[in-house]
Amino acid sequence: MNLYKYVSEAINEKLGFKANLETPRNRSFGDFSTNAAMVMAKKEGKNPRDFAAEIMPKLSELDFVESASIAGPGFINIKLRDDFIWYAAAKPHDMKTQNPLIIDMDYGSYNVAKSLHIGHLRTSIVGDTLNRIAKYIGHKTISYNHMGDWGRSMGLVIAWIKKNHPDWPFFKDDFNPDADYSKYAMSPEELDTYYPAAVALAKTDEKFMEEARIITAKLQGGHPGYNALYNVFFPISLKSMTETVNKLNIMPFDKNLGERNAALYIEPVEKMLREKNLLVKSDGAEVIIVKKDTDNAPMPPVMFYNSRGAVPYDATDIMALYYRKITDNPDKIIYLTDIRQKLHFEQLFRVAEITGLFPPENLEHIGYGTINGSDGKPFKTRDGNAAGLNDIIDMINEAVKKRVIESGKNLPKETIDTIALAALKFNDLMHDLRSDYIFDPESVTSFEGRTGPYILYTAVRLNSVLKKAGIKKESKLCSLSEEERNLLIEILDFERTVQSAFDNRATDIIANYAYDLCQLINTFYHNCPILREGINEETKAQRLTVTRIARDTLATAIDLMGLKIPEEM
RNA sequence: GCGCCCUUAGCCCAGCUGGAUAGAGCAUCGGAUUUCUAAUCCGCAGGUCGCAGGUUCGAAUCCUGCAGGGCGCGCCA
Repeated sequence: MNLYKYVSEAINEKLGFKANLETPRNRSFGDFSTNAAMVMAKKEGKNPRDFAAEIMPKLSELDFVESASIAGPGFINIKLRDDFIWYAAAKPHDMKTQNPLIIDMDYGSYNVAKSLHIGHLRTSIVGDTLNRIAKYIGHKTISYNHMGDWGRSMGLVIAWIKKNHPDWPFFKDDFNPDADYSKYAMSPEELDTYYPAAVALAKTDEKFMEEARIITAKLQGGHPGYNALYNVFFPISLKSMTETVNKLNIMPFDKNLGERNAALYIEPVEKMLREKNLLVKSDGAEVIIVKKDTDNAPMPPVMFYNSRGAVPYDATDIMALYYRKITDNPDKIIYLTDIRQKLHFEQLFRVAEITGLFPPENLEHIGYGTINGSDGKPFKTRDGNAAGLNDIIDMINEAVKKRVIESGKNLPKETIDTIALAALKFNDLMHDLRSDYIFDPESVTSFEGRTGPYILYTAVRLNSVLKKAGIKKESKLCSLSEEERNLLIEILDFERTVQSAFDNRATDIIANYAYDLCQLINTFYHNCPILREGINEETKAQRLTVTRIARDTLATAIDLMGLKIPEEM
């Protein structure tokens, strides 16, 4: 049950006007409070405390209210009945929306022939969690790994291979497109080295850079040799991406379709733009003007063809919109990328509007902040390179392993992997995704306090108690201790929290909720023993029921974050 | 130059409904375990919420200005 919503609606109905319901920071004031008296008294020119005294008896009549009282300048504090809390908490969570939407979710955005680095962490983890939340609420989502598989980086990789293997058939005039070229496949590790090497060379060698530009345009234009070579290394890269997705325990993408797929729709999109007279020649390129008279910020045009005839990402993103329109026809498209792409999406959404593809309210860009090192600059490894995702995962695995050995425990490898992943993912999810945050390897691998392992540990302990206790019938209410009461009320805030996380597109809301919930659980666990000697059967049964309810809610939250609960830890 | 974002405890962050005494974690100090799993719990200490005005019964939260930091502004994605 969404307790807040339930209480709020009941109070509004009773009073006949909309009261603002709050949860007081200080629990001793009550379970809820409302400033309705202060707001209404002002409107009607009355004294707030007098007005509060007038409406308070009405609130006391509500069947879930234990007591109501007036405090401070005119707050009305409400305490709920224990039996109501008990009854409400026993119901399983159910928050399927009445209006399910089709939502395209664009996150991940991995690049072909470029291994994943720390920059892909947030888009993957946060995107996956937002996707899970949307599904949990009942929306139909279609997740896209919109791959960087058709731009300049492809031209650079091919140019690099050409430079090192000029004798390969892909570069010959008499290239035979029907032959089998699988023997040219390279290892994923080797493929990973091409792009950085090519970029380094292009920085100093303008001729090489120009060749890469030309190759990019030719690749896009259908050059048989370049396309055959592309088809040699693309599957290698896709396989690596899939392995990383599995390693991160994020749901498989519904569609691994990127720029290349979008570019298949160049003809209808170009036709649409020309019919509307939107393509304008400018410095040898063709662009779409999206500036409005009301703009007071810089608003450059959107590039459709660059001066070499290649389609940059501005264009492929328009085509991707077209593809999604004619296939999914979604109610909403949510893009999750680095915040530095904000302007690009503003431009893209303007094109969507003037072409009539999608109205602006159906398009949404969530820009996430940068993961920085302790120096405040983007996180790098000790050798000064951008940290690879696999390296980071390995580093945390090592720390967990060390920790396990120190504590004298003996845990299987899968459990260590699970704990390490929780440390990494929770650390990412708990931060406001729109802000930069500092990635401190020390604190990510410390496992105490506000961490993923703490969350898992709490769940493992609950499971352990429930397992030892065996299957018990659900109990009746005797009387709630303060610990149980606080815990159950937090559990009754779960649905509101999930809804808020979705509405605000904010994973930290669910992560911080999970942490708060764990704190209450651990306090309960510590102060309310169950299987110890001297606990009477009724108390034991009640505490077991609380434990079971808490475990179910926590397990759901853990699942929404894409974490797994180990058997033991 | 133009535009957007950020500034809360020694460190790292919550505070996404404008409410009552601003909260966690880490680090420091002290206490609780032959564990229903101590990766836990309890406590001490730590703050002019960047600065200055304004709106309001009430401001960390809204508005204005200033300072410091970050980011963006056509042929990379």
